Amino acid sequence: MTDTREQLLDKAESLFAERGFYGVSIAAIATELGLTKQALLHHFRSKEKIYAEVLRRISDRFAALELDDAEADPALRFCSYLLRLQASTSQDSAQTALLIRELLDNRRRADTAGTWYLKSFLQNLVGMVKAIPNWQSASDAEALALVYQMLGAINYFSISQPTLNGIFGSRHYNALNRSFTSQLQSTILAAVAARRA
Amino acid sequence: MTDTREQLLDKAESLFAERGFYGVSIAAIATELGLTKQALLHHFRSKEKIYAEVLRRISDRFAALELDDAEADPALRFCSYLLRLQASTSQDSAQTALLIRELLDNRRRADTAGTWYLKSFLQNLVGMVKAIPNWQSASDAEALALVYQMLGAINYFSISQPTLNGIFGSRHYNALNRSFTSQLQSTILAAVAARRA
DNA sequence: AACACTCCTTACCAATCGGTAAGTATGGCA
DNA sequence: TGCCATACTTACCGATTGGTAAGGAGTGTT
Repeated sequence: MTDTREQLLDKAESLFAERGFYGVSIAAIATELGLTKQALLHHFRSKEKIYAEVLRRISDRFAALELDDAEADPALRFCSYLLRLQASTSQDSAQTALLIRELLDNRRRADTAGTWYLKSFLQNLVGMVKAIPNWQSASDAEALALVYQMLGAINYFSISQPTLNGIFGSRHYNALNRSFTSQLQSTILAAVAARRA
Repeated sequence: MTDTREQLLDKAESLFAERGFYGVSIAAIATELGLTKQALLHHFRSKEKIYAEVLRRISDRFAALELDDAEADPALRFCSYLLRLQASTSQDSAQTALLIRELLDNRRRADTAGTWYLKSFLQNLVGMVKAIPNWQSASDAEALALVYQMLGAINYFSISQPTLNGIFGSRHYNALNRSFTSQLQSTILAAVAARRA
């Protein structure tokens, strides 16, 4: 059954996100589904292979986030895309956590296979920025700097959720969470508009 | 010699930042300094203890970042503080990496001891925002949302350095790095000014 | 009936994990 | 000289790590 395979990947994804690659044993993944680790090694040759497969699934999922063609204004289209990214990011926080772990780890792994999707994703966003009238004179580096700041704002907040909850309590965190999206919209539009053509 | 102790902490900090808590063995830390792991266990009772000590040192270092009293305008003071944070963050990327790992891990560890410093740090920044005229009507949550977006922009970029270098090459990365600070300044000032009083 | 394939098991492996116990070498102090 | 820390060592511990080998149960296929 390919069902077991998918279950293993789902469980592996959530555990890798929660504890990191070294914090999870293949036995832990398998036993949580009532299997032995050899069942896992039957489906995937090694721990590295299953991790790579988890990453590949996420890459695919990421690439599926399409832009909003209904929006004609390039600035609003950029903003709309980021807000939808923020929505999906806060919804699937495990995925975000895993990607940031990968960002932290791949300097050692020197694994470009895990980041190939990132380049086109970023280039896509840079293209959206440079479609905005007052950004047409910007260099790729300048546009990418803006893009990366917005991505950082979104992703950093996502992985901080449990910590902020612990620090301020759920009441204050919920208030923060409500404010975050509208403030993000304001920040994006202001940062985009700030550039002189 | 207390020198050895400090050397152990330095090495532990860089290794924990690079590989994470579970990715580093106490033997690995010690042998990199030409010692045995029992030398390490002589100075620190356990692996957890040395990790806690590493975190404590970083907290102290963080708290030492003072605000710029020379700057009278509250908005510029906020901006100046964040730009200096960005400078020190990009300088000591290992420290940033370790803090973000902690952000990812402490949901499981449920360790408030490691994040106590963060609360006063954030409150301090919220205070700086609310000192800005058109932000005086803002709630704590709204101010914190802005603060957190800027922190995210800074920290996310810091940990992405090796990945971005791998994706775009050092030439393009250096151009990005040069653009980042000025764009950050622009983003901060624009986001601050965007709010209507 | 024989074979092959998928799925999963028990049994086992060397290596490594964090940590304990006991001892040694050095140096200051009485 | 004797004594006691400090700083470190070798030797060992049980548990766990990722991974291999071999086999069993079930399901077709021929």
